[in-house]
Amino acid sequence: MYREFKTLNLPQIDQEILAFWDAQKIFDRSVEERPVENSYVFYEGPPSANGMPGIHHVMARTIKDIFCRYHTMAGQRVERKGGWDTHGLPIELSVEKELGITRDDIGKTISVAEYNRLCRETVMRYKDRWDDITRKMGYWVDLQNPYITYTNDYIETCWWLLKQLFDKGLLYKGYTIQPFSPAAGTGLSSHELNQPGAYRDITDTSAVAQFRIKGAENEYFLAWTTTPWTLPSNTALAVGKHITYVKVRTFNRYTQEPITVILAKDRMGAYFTGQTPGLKPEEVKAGNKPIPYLEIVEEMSGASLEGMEYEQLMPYVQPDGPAFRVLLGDFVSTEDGTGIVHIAPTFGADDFRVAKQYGIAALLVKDENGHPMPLVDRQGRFVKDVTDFAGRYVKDYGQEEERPVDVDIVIKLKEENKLFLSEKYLHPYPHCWRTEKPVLYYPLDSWFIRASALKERMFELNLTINWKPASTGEGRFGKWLENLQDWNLSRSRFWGTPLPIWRTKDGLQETCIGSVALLKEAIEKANAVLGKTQTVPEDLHRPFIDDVVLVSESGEPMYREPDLIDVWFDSGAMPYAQWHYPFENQEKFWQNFPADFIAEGVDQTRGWFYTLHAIAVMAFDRVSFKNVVSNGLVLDKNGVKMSKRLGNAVDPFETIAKYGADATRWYMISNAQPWDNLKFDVAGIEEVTRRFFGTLFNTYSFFTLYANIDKFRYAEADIPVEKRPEIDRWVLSALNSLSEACEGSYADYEPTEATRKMMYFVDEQLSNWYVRLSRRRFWRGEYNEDKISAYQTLYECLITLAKLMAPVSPFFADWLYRNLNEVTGKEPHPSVHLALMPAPDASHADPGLEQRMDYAQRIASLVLSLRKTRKIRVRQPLQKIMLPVLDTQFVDQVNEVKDLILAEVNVKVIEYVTDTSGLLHKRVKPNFKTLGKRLGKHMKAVSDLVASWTQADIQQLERSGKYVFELEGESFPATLEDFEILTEDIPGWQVASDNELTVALDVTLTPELEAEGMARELVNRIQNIRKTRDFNVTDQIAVVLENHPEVVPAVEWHGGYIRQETLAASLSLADNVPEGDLLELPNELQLHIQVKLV
RNA sequence: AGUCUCGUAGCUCAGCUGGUUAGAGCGCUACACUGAUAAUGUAGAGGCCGGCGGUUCAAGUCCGCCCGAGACUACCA
Repeated sequence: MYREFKTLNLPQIDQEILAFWDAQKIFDRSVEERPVENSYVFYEGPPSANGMPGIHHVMARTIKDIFCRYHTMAGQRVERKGGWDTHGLPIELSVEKELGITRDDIGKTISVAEYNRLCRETVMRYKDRWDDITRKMGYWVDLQNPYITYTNDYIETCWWLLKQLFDKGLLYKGYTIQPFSPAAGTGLSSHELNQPGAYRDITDTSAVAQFRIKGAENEYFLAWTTTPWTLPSNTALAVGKHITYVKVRTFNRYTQEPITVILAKDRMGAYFTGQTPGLKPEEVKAGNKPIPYLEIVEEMSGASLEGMEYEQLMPYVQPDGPAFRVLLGDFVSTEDGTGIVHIAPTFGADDFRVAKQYGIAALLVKDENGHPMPLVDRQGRFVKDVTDFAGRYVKDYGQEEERPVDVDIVIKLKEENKLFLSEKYLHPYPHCWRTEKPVLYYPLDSWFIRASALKERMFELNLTINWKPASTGEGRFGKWLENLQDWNLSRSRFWGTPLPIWRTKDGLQETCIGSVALLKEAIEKANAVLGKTQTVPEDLHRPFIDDVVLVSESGEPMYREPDLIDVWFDSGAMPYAQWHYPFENQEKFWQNFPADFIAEGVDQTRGWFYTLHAIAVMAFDRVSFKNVVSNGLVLDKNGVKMSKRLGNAVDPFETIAKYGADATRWYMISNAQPWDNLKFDVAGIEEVTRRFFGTLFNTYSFFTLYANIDKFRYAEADIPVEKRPEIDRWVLSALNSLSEACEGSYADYEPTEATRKMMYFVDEQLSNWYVRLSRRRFWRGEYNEDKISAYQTLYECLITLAKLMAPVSPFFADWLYRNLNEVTGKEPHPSVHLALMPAPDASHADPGLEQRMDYAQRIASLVLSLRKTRKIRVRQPLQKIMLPVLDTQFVDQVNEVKDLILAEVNVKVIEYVTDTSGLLHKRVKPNFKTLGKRLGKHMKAVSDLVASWTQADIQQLERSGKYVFELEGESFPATLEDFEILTEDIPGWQVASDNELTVALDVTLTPELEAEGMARELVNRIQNIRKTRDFNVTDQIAVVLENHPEVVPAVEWHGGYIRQETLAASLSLADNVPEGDLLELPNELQLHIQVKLV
């Protein structure tokens, strides 16, 4: 017996199947039963178990799961080693938050060892929840042997990779400008800067300063800044190569002194009103915003300004090298400011870069230890060398002062005739999310990977990667690679992979340690030379690794560079480190490199996708993945990003518990392409449940209801397809087309297409056509070949669907598969996930059949529509329909499906109309596609002409099969191909049409037809009674019907039919039916009827 | 600010290389069906295809600009 169920309960199916998978170790088997030689490599991007899983994780993991399952079913071995991302700032921050400490406390109120111990504990905090969601959503990944980034083995591989890069000269220490929070005394990561609310609008005092040109009288460059406090650190000005500059004579608005200034021509309008010959100094006032000018003296290109020198604006500190020159910078624009950019290499990333490129010095002083430092200290205060402002904070850090230092700087410039203009300026400025104080961009020492050296190669290799969607690979990722900057590896943090570089105090000698063995060797050497007793720490993390002192070639002690490496390096190292390559598993590694497939959110484009790619290219000159799917975000149903703060985050546990994993997965995949953002709405899950799973479940229930009665166990040999009825062959053909299409979609990483095709098949083809038309074959008559054919056919549809849908909805698919296979034992596999995808069977494909069934569906639909408009119920038989013949095969095609159509629409005969004598009213349209190319601009005239043709013209065209357009002296011959001729109407008939198909319905009712209609009504009513009385499908009955002239012909002529349909042993008419039910029949006829079991 | 995606019916989405009545499902309304029935069928209402301009005989589709949403990147002075 097939299992029968009253209602569909997806969550219960989840439970049942999960228990089955566990008990039978189906996941393990699905891997082990596939040959090692034919493997499909998948890399799991490690999540951090430090946060709770969200619904977006279900999305991302569904995509991963689909293709892994698909390739398993395609016969490949798909190992999926899980992993955990365990290092990094978010973990540190959550520990700090819980302890109520800041970074400064670490090493003071809490030891680094203790702090890291807490990080290690915290990092797996939600592991249970993750394991739980992984299981419940049906994501198959190996969580028994995951890689964990904090283990010594993992760190060792990272070290080995760093050593590879180090040996290739790709690691260097540099000085860069990074976000820095003076209030918190720490550098900030871009992650922190991107916290919500980090950028806030603040009002700054902006200044346009005058930089006096060397060797000229009263000539100045104008440069704008929103940070006047950086002006004492100015050492250069940048102009745009292709920008046009002008030299303008005017007066200083504050001092009224005559000046000549240089600025971008495009920016004139922002500062000047118009030329005023004979302008007097007193006409230029401080209150004027744009001011008049005397004349434009000269025009020049930015390129011609390159190399010009100017006098230092605020000479507190002298540069140690060339400075105060004009440079070319590609970042210079004329959107605001003056088109000349003030460069302070210590406080701007662009500034730093362009200054370095030109060999321009930065302004630095020595700190108490003799180390160079910028003119602002780490607390955000001017150093003593900036005498006028020494000790003043450069931004608002809560200090009490009369005026911000920016204002005092502006005043000083004004007094010295160095200020052209000062204004308040409102702009977004980043703030430290913890202290809420402004961030400074500050020079810090960092280690870098010279990624830019390999960017062409990375770009080239990227072209070989199949990106889904392609635009992310070409656009976002490609562009990123084109403009690649060096990778800042350093993190001044505690919980992470330590940088394995040791240096002498003077920094002249350094070594990179690429393995624990090398470390041991180096330690032994150092112990010998330095007389120490160090050993390799048991834990490679800080602080233990910091204690290790090595020795240089020349015998000097070397100390570890205190930085950690960027956690993204950890994740990018995962292909190697998950196997502890090259220290172990060499063969395993090479079998699993590169990945065939990875998938993550599109936000990982410059995260994990990049680090994987970069490390593989730099260390191996290879790609690390061949196919990548980057999915979009999961938004709430209003398109708003989900967040805890807004309370619109969807709890995946609740969702899955309520709707089941399959409906959730199916909804997410079918609703939108994975790379489009998904507006997550549970109403969509309900719809999928009803429309797809519900329909399929109903189909299964229908099958089991009758298969159990008939004891169909698929024991009979397959009935050859060519011996099966038309409708069976049709659905098998459609099923075969579906298999092919789904396989193509899966292979092409297009899961949405696959699901939509399956939905169409289940709803439109299987349920609403095949089953609807075949119903009687299941419940009527003998267990004969036709019936067996129906069972075999429906069975094949169901089991094939189970396979096709298995990657997306693994639970329901397995449930369906097992319910079927349990009885028939046709398949050797206990689970659908161990089965192979159905091989497309060309012998099932029959395009001609699919076309004529399409005709049948559309003709039936048209007839039903006609009945509807004439209010003639379907039970009332009608005599005939007429079909205008479309082409030579049309009659043959329709005849093949004639019986289906007639049965479906309850009509006796089909007549074909082929004459062109005028019975049919036709319409003609030009074929724009074929004619447009030839006619070009005449197309419109032709369109008008054709529209004006009469029926006679159309007949003429049909008879001759050609037409010649004469247009402006040119002849354009056209054939029938160049026209679309449609039957529009058959005068005197009820006509409906759908594209090329036209149907006419004869609505004449004869007494015979009416009697037959009445007979069917009676059958229907009696069936209802049977049903309400809960009679068995096989119970015989006796029927007595109240006599009435309207029912007499029905009973007389069709009594046998009525009895047969209703299993009535007797049917009689009586003038009085005392204990009967009251029947409501057409024409408001009410009669009594008595139905009894016999 | 830059780069990239997206914008089609009330909602979620199709619309292939440009071709002339712009589609589906859901929702809504009405009717029908009642041996799959908390299903199903038929019909109806509902669209300046985000806006403007361009290319073309022809634009939802190609190009440019703008507006709106989102992501990523970013101290543009």
